[in-house]
Amino acid sequence: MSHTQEEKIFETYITSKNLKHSRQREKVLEVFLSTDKHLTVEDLYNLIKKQYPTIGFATVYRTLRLLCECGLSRELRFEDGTTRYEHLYGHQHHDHIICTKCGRFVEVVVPEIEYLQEKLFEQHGFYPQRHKMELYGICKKCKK
Amino acid sequence: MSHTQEEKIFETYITSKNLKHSRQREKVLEVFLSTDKHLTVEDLYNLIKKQYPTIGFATVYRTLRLLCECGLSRELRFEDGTTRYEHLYGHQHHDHIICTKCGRFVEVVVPEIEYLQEKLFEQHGFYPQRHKMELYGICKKCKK
DNA sequence: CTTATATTGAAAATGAATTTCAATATCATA
DNA sequence: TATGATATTGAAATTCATTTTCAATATAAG
Repeated sequence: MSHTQEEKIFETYITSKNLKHSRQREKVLEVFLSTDKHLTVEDLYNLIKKQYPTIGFATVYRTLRLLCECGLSRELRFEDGTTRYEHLYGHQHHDHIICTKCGRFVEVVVPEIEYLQEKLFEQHGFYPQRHKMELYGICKKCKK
Repeated sequence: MSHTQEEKIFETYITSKNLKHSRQREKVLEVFLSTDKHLTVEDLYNLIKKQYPTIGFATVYRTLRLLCECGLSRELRFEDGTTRYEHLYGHQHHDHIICTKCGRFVEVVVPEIEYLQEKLFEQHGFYPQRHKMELYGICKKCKK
């Protein structure tokens, strides 16, 4: 799968901020996009190292921050305290059902809930920005 | 306001685990219940210090863990990375609308959403445990 | 090619949370 | 109420994720 769209978005963001293109940033984006899991920084760092052994931890952190800023990534803080990243481009907004035993997750969207959330914002006089919904339970496999 | 109910729950939990009652634990619970804000451990530590200057940081952490275990407190991990605690006893389950500017929050319950969440668990074959919904926006005051 | 400036990786620093440890408090029971 | 087993305490040390610092290097514009 090619990621030219995402690369373009990143590139544009970099340029708009008077930052510079670099081989490392390119690689971080490439590897980040190549998986569909929710990665911790360490997960991503280890994956990138296989292809780019000299990459530094700090660079991965710094690049992920940029990816969040330009809307290609979202930071997720889970109940267990871990922070994970998922890519956003081409994904519509969604929430998560997460297995508390094995960590498996499903992405879900329920327009009805989205609508009720909008109404809630309105009722309480809030200008809506974003929201988060996480359902924790035990998945079919782990229940057995 | 007296907190005899909560004290009883805590006491019962302590005893059931073969732990011991202590002046410090009593104080942590008392001060924790005396506010309705979402407190960080540091907030709570500073409040308790006024009444019990020798209290240790670790004791507050340890006691908060116990309070979560026995269901009197809930740990909330917010988007900005802070971890806060709210008391649960006498509060029904609820979600939050949070102002991203001033931090003000409103507790909300929408039975319709709760119902849809239950259905989601079911549809995906999950045994439901708990869930979290946080709506982030800008409140009326901050919008002006 | 030159120059100004951003980026890099390593190491140090930070900050929240947890653990260690010796002194002390609690509590069951003798 | 005295004893002794065991849990708790506060301070300090430790851990772990994340951020910052810094000197060397890479980038990109002129």
